[in-house]
Amino acid sequence: MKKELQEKLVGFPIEEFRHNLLSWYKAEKRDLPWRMDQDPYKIWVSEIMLQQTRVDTVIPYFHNFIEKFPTIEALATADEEDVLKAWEGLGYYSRVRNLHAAVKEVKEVYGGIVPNTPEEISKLKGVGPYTRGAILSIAYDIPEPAVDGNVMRVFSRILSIWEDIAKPKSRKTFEDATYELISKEDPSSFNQAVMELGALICTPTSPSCLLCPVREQCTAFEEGVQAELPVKSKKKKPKPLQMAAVVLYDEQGKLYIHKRPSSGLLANLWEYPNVEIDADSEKTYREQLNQFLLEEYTVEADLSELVGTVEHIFSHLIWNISVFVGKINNQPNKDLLPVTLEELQKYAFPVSHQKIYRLYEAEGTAGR
DNA sequence: TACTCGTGGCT
DNA sequence: TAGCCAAGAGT
Repeated sequence: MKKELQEKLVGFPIEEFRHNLLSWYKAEKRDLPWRMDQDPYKIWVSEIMLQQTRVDTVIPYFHNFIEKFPTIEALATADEEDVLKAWEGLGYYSRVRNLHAAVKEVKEVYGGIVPNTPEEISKLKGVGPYTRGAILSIAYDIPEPAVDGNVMRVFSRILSIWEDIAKPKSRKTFEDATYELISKEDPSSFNQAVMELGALICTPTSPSCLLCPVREQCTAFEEGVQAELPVKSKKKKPKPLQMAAVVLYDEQGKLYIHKRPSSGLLANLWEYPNVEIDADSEKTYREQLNQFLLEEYTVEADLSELVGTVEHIFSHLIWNISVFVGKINNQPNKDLLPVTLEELQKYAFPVSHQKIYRLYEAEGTAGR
């Protein structure tokens, strides 16, 4: 442990902090669906869904996912297409691909029981230091730190830690702090209580210090610097990218969709044919799209005029998509799958391509 | 380490 | 409104 942290912990009222925090948590904790029991599988699923994702967003996905895949066995034997569909719209899709693979491993290697040692659980795909600690503490009552953004924010204020929480190496400081402060009697409630406090009281902007159960133990509040903490360096702006996409249809009213590669952005999701536009080219967007369709899919199509644009903002990218529709005149190659509108419902699309479909729908009702 | 990897809500 | 933010992990 770093010397600065050790010094901060000397004389810190640990017992009062724990007691006040846990009493508050027991009285005020939210009634969340993954808090109904201590099923390690359900806690695992919830922790993966909650990564970089708000509680209110996760709740309906969690209900649906557990209904469709109630057990390790059910998820392990499910089709990847169905699993991805249950994640559609949640984002960070590698989470569910890794979860699916890890659940299969738990079934095969651990007899369907989620392992309860740091070493074994860390080997599972998609389980990093936070999720490891969360499962061990919440499902198995083992006093391990589960350091997420909430924990770093809360402890940076409680202990006046001025390290940049955006830097990966500062995580260790907060893990060290947690080892010292965590309740050995109820590590599950302790870890959840710190996160709950971060979500409800010790919020990023304008924390509700007057309602805080550990205000008396908070060194940042004592010094009036709670608004200056945590220190967090800024991330860079997303880079804009010009795209063109087309919803292709044929005489039978089938649509033509493409499965994205198994790695990278939106891996394994389906999409409407699209290409990055060269803004410096002499060719129009429509001409560039036509050329791409021919070269990539051997498609000859009558493209419409522009039917609309879709903007979609990722963490690191902005897609500006010009959308066309097109009647297909020949048989495309195997990289393009013809589907009926009913079949379309089985495939998972990123939100950006759901928006593209809506433009096609609107265009259809308008004229075609 | 720094970058990739989604989405929607909030200020 | 433009940025910021949310129970992070993989590479």
